[in-house]
Amino acid sequence: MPELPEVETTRRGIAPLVTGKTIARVVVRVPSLRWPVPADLARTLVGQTVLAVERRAKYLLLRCSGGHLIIHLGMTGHLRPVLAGAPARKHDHIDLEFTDGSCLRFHDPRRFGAFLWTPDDPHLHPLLVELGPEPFAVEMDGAYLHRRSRRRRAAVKPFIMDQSVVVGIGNIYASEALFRAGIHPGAEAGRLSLPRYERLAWAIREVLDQAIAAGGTTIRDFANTEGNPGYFALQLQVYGREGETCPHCDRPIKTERLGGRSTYYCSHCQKK
DNA sequence: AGTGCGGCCTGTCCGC
DNA sequence: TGCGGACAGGCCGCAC
Repeated sequence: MPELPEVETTRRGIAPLVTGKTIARVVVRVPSLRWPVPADLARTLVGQTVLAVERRAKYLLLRCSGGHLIIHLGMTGHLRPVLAGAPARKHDHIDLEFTDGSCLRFHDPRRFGAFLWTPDDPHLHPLLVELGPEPFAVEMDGAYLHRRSRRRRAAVKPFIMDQSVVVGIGNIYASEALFRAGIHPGAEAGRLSLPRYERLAWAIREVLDQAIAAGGTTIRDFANTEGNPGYFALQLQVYGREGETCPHCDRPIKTERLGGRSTYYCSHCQKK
C-alpha cells in the first residue's frame, strides 16, 4: 500500500490517538507477518507509555518508555482506532489496547507488514541502518543524487526507488516525480546530468509534499486513520493512466514494465 | 558493488 | 459461472 505520504498520513493520524497513553493489553491474533511478531511482544509492551509517534522512511516508530515499536505497513497494512473488544474481522492481526479503553488495530491482508521491538536506537536496527536520507533532508539535493548515481547503469526509476539512495519513493511517486522532472524512467541513472538531477530532486520533494497535503493516494484500499481515502489519486498525472492524454502535450501516456514494476510515462515530455 | 529476479501473501480482475 | 494467470502501493535474500 503505502509510500512515504501514506505512512506520514498514518503517523499524523495515530499520533494524537496514542501519544501519552499506556498500553494495557496486546492481542496478537496472527503473528506470521513479514517477520514473525516477537513471541514476547505483549509482555514487553504492557505497561509502557507511548511517548511519540515518529517516522523513518516507510517505517513508523512508536517511541515507548522502554524502547521502540517498529511498524511497517507493507503493501496492504493499515492502523485504525477501534473500541477495545470490538469484534475482529478477517486480517485484523494485532490490537494495541490502552488503559483508557481505546485500541489501535493493525489490519493487513497480504501480511507483508511488520511489528518489531527494539530496546536500542531504532535507527541502528538492521532494517533501518542502511537507509538513505529522507527526501526532505537538506543533503538530499540534486548534487547528492548525481553523485550517488555515477557508474550506475540501471534505469533512473529503480535508482530513485532504492531505499539506500533516498527513502520513501515507491512505484507510484517514482513515475510521478520523473514525469514532473521531464526524465524518461528508463534513462540510465549514471548518464543523467547534474541539472537534471537538480530538477528531479525538486520534483521528488514537490510530489511527496503535495501528496502528504492531500492525505496520500488511494488506488484500491489505502485509508487514513478516520477511514477516509487519500485524495492525491486525483492529482496523479501519469500513474495508472495508460492511454489517457498527457496533461502537457495531449499525447497518450505509455506504460511498460521496468524492474518488474509497472511504469507510466509520456514518451514526448520525458527524455532519456 | 550493483543488478535482476524469486518469493513472501491475499484479493481482484480479466480472458477464456 | 468457473478457473488460471497476471497483477497490486514493499522489500529481503540470493545468485551472478
